[in-house]
Amino acid sequence: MSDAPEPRLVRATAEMVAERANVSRVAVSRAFNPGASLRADKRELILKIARELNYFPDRAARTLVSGRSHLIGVIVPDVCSYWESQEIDRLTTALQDEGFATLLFKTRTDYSMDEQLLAYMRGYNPDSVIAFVENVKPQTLTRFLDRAVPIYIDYPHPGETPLAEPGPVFDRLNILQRDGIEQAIALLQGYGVKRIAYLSGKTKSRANTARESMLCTIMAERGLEPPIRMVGDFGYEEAFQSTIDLFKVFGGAEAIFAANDVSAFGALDALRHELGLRVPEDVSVVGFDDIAQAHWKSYNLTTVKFDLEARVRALVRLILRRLNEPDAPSLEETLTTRLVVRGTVG
Amino acid sequence: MSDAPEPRLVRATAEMVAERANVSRVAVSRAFNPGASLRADKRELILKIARELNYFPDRAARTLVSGRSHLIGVIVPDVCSYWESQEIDRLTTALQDEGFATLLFKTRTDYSMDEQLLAYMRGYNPDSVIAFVENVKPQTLTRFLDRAVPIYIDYPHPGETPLAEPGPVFDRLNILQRDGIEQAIALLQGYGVKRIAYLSGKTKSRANTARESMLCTIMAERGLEPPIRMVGDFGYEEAFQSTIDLFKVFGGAEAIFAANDVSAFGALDALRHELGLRVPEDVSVVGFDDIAQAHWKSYNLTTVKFDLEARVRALVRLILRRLNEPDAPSLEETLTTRLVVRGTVG
DNA sequence: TTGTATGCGTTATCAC
DNA sequence: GTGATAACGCATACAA
Repeated sequence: MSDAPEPRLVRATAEMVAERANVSRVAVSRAFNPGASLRADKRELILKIARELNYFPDRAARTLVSGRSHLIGVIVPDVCSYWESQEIDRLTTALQDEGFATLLFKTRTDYSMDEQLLAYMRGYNPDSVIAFVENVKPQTLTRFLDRAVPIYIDYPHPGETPLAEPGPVFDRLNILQRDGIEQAIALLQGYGVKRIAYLSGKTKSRANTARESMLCTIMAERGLEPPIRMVGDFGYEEAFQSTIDLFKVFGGAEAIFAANDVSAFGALDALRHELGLRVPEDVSVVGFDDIAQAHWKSYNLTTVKFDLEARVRALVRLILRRLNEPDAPSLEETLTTRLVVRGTVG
Repeated sequence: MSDAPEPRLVRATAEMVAERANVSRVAVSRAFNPGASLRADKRELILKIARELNYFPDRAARTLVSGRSHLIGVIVPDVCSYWESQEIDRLTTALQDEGFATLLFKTRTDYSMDEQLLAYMRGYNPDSVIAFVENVKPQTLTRFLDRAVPIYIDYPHPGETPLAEPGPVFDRLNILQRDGIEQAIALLQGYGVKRIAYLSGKTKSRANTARESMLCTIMAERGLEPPIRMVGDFGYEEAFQSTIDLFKVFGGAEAIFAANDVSAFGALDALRHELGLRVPEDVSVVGFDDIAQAHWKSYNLTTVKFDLEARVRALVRLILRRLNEPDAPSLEETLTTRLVVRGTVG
């Protein structure tokens, strides 16, 4: 019986596996590359010995020679923002299943995608980069990426000129916001609501501007006055204060359409706990995103939903297609939105 | 004027920089390694040319030869769990400032830290690994890591034998839960509360068992009956249901001590919206973590706080110390907790 | 199907 | 302080 601490495992190399299996180093390499041709029994033997020796091909060496890092860069301004954390969660799982890992980078909170960060990130050789920060120009990304093609999340608005053509190639995930927003407005109209306020997100964010302009378009189409504009930044606190201002200073509204769910929560809490108003009897509230808290009993929020799983699948599809055809022209995927009706409109 | 799309940047290598600067390849390498000796003006020239050529040392090559990947593996069961997303957020920022990047891995939701994941992760050569999954044995981690030394988050309980000595070296972040829990119980007692329920987290989680046993110890010390045990899993839904059961089937309680804030929210919503009880007039509620939502008006939760910033600093300190002395014996950092008093006890 | 030779871009080791 | 040379661990082209 030995009570000496088990020694740290030495790093097994392909060479050591080859020796034990009586094959060449190259055979080991092939055993780990499903595409390579190798006799089945030989591959099996090699993999068995590899397991025994706790051998796993070194990604760094592999990256160096193949130009593929199997790293997907994900740039976010705020991981704890619930919507983003959900997306990161699902995305990481999906990528892991495909043999990739998520490499996380944080931008400063002022949403400035500084060049220092990009240069820094680039050193890791990500195979692809997804920027959740929706107001960074894809050109900026492209400048710093040599192999990788960035994925840009856009909210196209019919009539607007599409961004940045011609120019460097980048792939695109289009989110069509019309359906969900239109359904929400129709529902509000169905309950006789006329005076609607838009609780804004960060003003420079493309998600926000796209959301607002689509809202205005649809309200005009349906014969409504333009929405009252409330300042906001996608956060709870600002929404809370802004809602109080709306009712104490600016005459209130019959409904608040928030730029995201978290803002909607802030508005709800201000209405109920600070202004003594009832939701939905006195004021209706609609959110955007359908994050998990939206169905908690305290909120039970009616909200415009992105299908997260579909979104992640689309992202993964874009990544895989681009990896297969590095020189293909711009790829696109398109998703829609829809309204989830709960208890804050009525 | 040329309207041809700007060509994709070619990848600059150290060699190209060296050529332009009339120095050797090695000098370029030295220019990027602050420790290396190089004439100041020479270094400056090299860095200037590097910027012009958009050159940045390739991490893969660097990793291969230096054995340092500048990648920190972070393993989580659930990114969207709010506490964890906050920690990932802060940690990523802190690591970025030190020249590291966060490599994210997800375990399956059953908390099983399967060997497949570890082998997979190991291939990326992380310089360090932080496992937030608190019930994975550090030995398991160590088995798959050759260079990296894992960091294990523990909740030591006086009287318990410390885990896993002797054995492979791993570093440790100790969270002392006593202070915060004791303050919470004292506060409840101050309001005359006697019948207390513990809303459990995932039963196998070390965070949960440590929390529960500490709670029992302190309640016994202070002359209270052992807490009523409610099933839970750190989640909202389960807490909601469990609270209803407590009052409809098991006779209720004067206070609920939840294993984390999200459970506490579930309990609060059940009490107020399903059972028609008032908080804190009829029932008091205490949480654990102090996540951002805890001070939202709908909840305004009294909760036991971890200092997140301190925790992240401690983790980064552990990582840097270990990197400086790879063969040092086990390192430790210790943190405490305290009660944040808001509106759910009284 | 298999093995040999070569190269990926960098840092470490040694000279000078 | 500086430069030549040798690794680092693997995948690929090519020849067998």
